[in-house]
Amino acid sequence: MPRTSNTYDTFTAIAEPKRRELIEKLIGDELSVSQLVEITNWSQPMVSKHLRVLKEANLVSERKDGRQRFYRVNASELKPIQIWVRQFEKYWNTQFDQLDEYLSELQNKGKKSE
Amino acid sequence: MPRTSNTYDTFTAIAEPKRRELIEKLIGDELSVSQLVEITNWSQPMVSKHLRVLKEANLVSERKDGRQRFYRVNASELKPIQIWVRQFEKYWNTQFDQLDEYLSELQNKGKKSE
DNA sequence: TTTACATATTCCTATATAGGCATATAATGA
DNA sequence: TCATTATATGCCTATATAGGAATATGTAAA
Repeated sequence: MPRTSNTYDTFTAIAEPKRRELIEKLIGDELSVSQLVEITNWSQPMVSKHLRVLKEANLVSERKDGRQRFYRVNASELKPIQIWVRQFEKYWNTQFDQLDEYLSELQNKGKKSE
Repeated sequence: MPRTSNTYDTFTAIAEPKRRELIEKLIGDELSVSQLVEITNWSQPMVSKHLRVLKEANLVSERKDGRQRFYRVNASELKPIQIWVRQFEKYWNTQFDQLDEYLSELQNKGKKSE
């Protein structure tokens, strides 16, 4: 984002849908760049660039083997997100919140794209 | 982000630290814009603009009362984030991950800013 | 030492957007 | 009606960054 931080934190890193997709592909697996290229059907530089951002945020780790590089998720780096969100858990079943959801549901009927 | 989505989704909305801060201030409370201005010490337009983004993402709701507008969090809108993160829970206490954390800790010693 | 393969990086452009400042809108009170 | 208060919006600029194309780097094989 403009005029703000210069380096990728966890929240920013996972804000990009393609990066979340990459992370999902890497759940429980260790995959090479070319495997990810094949799975995602994106260009190789695109995969590499997003992996780099994830690496900067320490969300993935790299293992070199010959000319290949294998990536895997550092799942625990997602803890801060869960901890942050957890603060709100106790509020999301209150009547206030329910009413709220209901109202916004009405207002946004058929508006959401994905 | 450039060349991507045009509208704020939940992940993008909370990627901005100031917006997370606003959300935190609103935990369990309903606050007016001017109250938030006082608490945060930001400019009034800045508060309003961030609130607008949060509202677009349906993360906050507005209640008008006279010339004041009171905002509060729609906590349940954070559920998708928790659901997404939860996928990784089972991996973040594995030996793999521990080792990983340890290694990256070494590499990033004293590097993180906040 | 060439050649081929795997991956990263650089250069470019378009665009989103945070922040500052000024101003508009809206509601209340005199 | 006019002033005041509360909030939102518009305009502007600087900057981050996603994506594409081309190229560099690094490694293995011939």
